[in-house]
Amino acid sequence: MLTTTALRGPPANRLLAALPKKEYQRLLPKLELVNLSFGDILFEPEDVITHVHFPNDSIISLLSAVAERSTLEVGMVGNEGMAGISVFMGVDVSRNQFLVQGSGTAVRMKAEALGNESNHLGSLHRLLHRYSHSLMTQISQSAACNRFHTVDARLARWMLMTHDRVGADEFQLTQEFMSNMLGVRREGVSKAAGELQRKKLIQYSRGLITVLNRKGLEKAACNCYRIIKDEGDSFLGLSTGR
Amino acid sequence: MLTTTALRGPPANRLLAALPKKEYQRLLPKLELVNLSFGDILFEPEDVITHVHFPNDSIISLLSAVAERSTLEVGMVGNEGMAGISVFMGVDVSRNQFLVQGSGTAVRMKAEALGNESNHLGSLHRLLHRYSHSLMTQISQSAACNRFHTVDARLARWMLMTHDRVGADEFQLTQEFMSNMLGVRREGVSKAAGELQRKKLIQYSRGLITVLNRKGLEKAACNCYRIIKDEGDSFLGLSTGR
DNA sequence: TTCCGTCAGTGCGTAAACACACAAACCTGC
DNA sequence: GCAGGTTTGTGTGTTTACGCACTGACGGAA
Repeated sequence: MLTTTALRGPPANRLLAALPKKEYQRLLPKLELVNLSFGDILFEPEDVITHVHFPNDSIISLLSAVAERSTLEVGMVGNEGMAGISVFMGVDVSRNQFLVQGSGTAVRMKAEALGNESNHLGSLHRLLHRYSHSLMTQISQSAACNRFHTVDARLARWMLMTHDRVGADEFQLTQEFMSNMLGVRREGVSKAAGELQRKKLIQYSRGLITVLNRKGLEKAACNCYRIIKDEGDSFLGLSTGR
Repeated sequence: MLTTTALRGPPANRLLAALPKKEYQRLLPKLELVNLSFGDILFEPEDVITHVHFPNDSIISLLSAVAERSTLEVGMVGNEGMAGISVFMGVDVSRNQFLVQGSGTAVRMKAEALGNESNHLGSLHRLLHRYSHSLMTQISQSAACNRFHTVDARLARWMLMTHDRVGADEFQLTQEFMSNMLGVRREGVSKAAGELQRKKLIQYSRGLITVLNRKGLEKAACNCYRIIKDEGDSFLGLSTGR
């Protein structure tokens, strides 16, 4: 850790530099210069995020993992940004791995300090913050899912997500349409959907899909479904959260 | 469009329902019930988002497109959320296509009305909103990129993003490491990196990479690089934006 | 009833990336 | 300069999904 005196002068982090001078002066006492070394893991998924980091010349990668060996970078943070935006969103538990991809310095700030900045906000504002975080998690998770999982599993996941939202066992969707959602060919959906039908999990004809066996469908889907679902429920306070 | 009187009673949208009664009452005059039909496109990329939508039993898909024929759903919004979170983040231009994936009703609100909610915020808060949006765009774009583009193009994109952040032409990164970032095998990186070296765009040995031809590298990368880069720059007001 | 457009199933060749195995090149420390 | 670990290149066979072409099945409109 370096001395705080090194923070005099204009900030190297461009996000901090974009603040009005007064605002930056106000933050200064809360900031602390640190060295980050290649390979350092700042936080693992499910860790409590104790500090947010504003990289100077260091780089922090945000990784999503769907299995032991399968990791994917979903975001890269350099001097243009801040690692730990979820704290700002009111969620201090990490969903990603924070990996130092480039050695260098960064300015860090206690998570509480940033949290306090949002104390005076109204309910709508706070709720939208939580929702933003939930949506960002959904996007990250499906990014990894689309990268690593088969069309079959992804189709099952997608149908479950749709099923949750329509609130009925029947819904109108062609294979052509689903192929655009999953980013695969129509023929690929035909094959995957045929398989789900063969297993009696769903039944469909000319764009009308009926969910026959919800539990079975959940088994056919990757557990990305559950991760996304839990996130979406917990932000509304419907589940115990984590 | 339906009459506003239909809005009496508790909101069907769970996000709105999670608000304290008083807060919801305050918003009520700004809300308007609308019917959404399957296939409706609420906004295209680059459109100005005029309204945010809180689905009741309708579903709105957020799509990212990397080419005419290649679309990918990056987010699904049902009664648990709101479509148009970027407005809340202070960006009223859409980066995605908003497609109605399930017919039904939704409550909508003028974008300005939501924007006004954030008028009193401090600089740091506003800036972090903008950054959140930028990061979300980065995640969405790389999700689509990872789905559709070859390892070669993605490796070039990733190296450019790293190059931008280290501020030097040399950086230390093994193929093993990069394979974890891109979510591919180490051998795949070996092949792709070998190709870039053959073209004299980069030069590397035992983890030390040197960028030889930045322009050429940009050509080898998919234009996802430019999209992400522009987004990251514009939120800091460094570019003219769009 | 017939026609036509939409929706779904299938087969064949190709391409990209995977898994595994192994070898070569290189670096560090003894 | 030798040993052992790390980094990189390459080869073979397999898997997954793509691209294209075509057929069949169904349903609403004339």
